[in-house]
Amino acid sequence: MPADTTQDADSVLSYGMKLTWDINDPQMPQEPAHFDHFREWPDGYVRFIYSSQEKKAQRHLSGWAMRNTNNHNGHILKKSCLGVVVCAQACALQDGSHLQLRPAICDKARLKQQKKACPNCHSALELVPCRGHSGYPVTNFWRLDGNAIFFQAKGVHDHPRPESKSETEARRSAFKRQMVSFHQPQKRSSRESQVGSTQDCSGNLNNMPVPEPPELFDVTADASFPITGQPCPSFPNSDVHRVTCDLTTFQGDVTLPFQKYSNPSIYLPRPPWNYELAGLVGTGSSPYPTLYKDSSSIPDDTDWVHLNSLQYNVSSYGSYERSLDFTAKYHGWKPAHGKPGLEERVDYGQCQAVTTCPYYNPERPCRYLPVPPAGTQALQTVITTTVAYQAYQHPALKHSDSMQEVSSLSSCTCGSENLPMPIYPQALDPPDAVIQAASPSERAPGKLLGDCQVNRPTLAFPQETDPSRTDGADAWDVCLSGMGSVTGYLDRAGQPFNFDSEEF
DNA sequence: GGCTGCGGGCAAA
DNA sequence: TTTGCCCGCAGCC
Repeated sequence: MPADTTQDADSVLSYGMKLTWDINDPQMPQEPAHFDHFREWPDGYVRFIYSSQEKKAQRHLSGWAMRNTNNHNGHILKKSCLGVVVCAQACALQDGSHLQLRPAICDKARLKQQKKACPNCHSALELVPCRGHSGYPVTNFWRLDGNAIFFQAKGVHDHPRPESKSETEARRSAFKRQMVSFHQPQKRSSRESQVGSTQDCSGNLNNMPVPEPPELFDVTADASFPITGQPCPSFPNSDVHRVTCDLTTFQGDVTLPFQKYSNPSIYLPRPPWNYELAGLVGTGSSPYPTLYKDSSSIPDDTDWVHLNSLQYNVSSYGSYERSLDFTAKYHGWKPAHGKPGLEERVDYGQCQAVTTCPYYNPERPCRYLPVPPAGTQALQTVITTTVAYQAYQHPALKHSDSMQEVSSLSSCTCGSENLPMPIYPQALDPPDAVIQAASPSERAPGKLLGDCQVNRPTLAFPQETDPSRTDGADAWDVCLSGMGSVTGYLDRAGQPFNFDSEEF
C-alpha cells in the first residue's frame, strides 16, 4: 500500500510520522515532545503533529484548495481537495506557463468562477478535480488534541498546485487596491471632462486610457483572476511592486506568469524561469543565500552545485512540472500526439529537459519510493529514481544522456520535496534565517534554489551539516516561496522590491 | 461575497 | 457501517 511506503519514508523525517497514530485513534499521542513545522503543501499519505499554537494549523490552512467535508465526527475536521482550475484550452502564457487558479471553496463561488473566461485566451475555464485518493479527492484530517494539532493526509494530489490561499487573497486585495486607485482618478478626470465633453459618466472603461481591449479588461478585472501587480502573497507589504503595476500592464507580462513566480515551489518550474536559474547557477550565484551566512559556506563540490541547480528544478518537477505534464496529458499535449509539446517550444537544453520532464506515474510519484537509511539516502534515491525514469523514456531524454541524468536527479530531489522534516523548534531559528533571506542585500537571484534545498531532508545530504539547516521544511516552503516571488519579480522586472518579514 | 465550520441527509459500497 | 458528497446555515472577514 502506498501509504505504508510513504509513511516509511516520512517516518524518517517527520516527527508526526515517527509516532504511531491514526487520526481516528481513540487516543492520540499525549504531549508530543516535538512538533512539525507547518506544511502548506502536504502531499501523500503523511501525518504531522503541529503545535496547538501554530496559527496556520489552527486555521486548518492548506495551499491546496480544500473544502470542508462532513464526516459526521465533530472531533475530526475532514477536508477534501477541490483540485485546480485551468484553462480548458491549456493555453500557454507568454512565458510558457499555464494558468492554474485556485478553485473557490464555496460551491456557488466556484460555479461562478468556472463561468469566467481564461484571462489569457478567453477560453473556458476548467476545473480539474482531484482524484488522488483512490479516485476520490485527497482528504486532509485535522484533530485538536491537547496541545497538539494532528494532521493526516490521505492521497496524492494528481493535479497541479493551484494558487495558494495567500496568493489568491493577496491578489484580490491588490486588485481591489488597483481598482480603487484606478477609479478615483477616473472620477476626477470624469468630473473634469464633464465641463467640456459629451463623454458619458458611466465610468465606462472605454473612456479610460487603458490600451487594452475592454473585453480583456473585463475578464482580467475579475478578482478571481490573477492580475498584474500580483503581489507576493508571503509578503503582505509588497506594495512597492503592486504600485508599480498599473492597469495598462494588465495584459503585459500577463499577470498570470507573475502570479506563478510568487511561489517558486509551485510555479518556478516553468521553462523560462528554470532556464534563468540554471544560468544563474552557472554564473556562480549563490543558491543558498537564505541558508548560509555567506556563499563560502556552500560546498565547492561541483557535483553539489550541480545537484542544487537541479534541486531547484526539482521543485518544479514536484509541482509545476507535474502540472505541465498533467496539463499535457489532460489536454492531449503529449508530443507523441503530433502536436508540439511543451518541451518543443523552445530549446532549453539541459534545463529544459528537467523542466519538461514529466512523471508518468501519477499514481505514485517517485517521491514515494522507499527512503533508505539516512547515510545512503541520497545515492540510493538517485539510483531508484533513475530507474524509475528510465522506465519511461521521455522524448526529451532521448536527446542526451545528460538530460536523463538531470531528470533522474531532479526526480530524486523532487521526491523529497514533500517529505516532511522532523522539526525541533527549540533547535531552530527560522525567523533569523528568514530575515536573512529577506535581506535586500541577499537578493541574489539564485537564492531561489534554497527553496528546493530546504525541502530536502537534511539527512540525505552530508553536505548539509550546517546547524542552520535543521529548520523545518515547510516553514521554508512557505517563507522561501515568498522569496521566489521577490526574486522572480526582480529578475523579470528588475525593480527594487521592499518588504518586511513580519509574516514570518 | 467568499471562506469556514457544522451538521442533516442521501446514496453507494 | 463507512465513506463521499450535497446542501443549508451561521459566523466571520
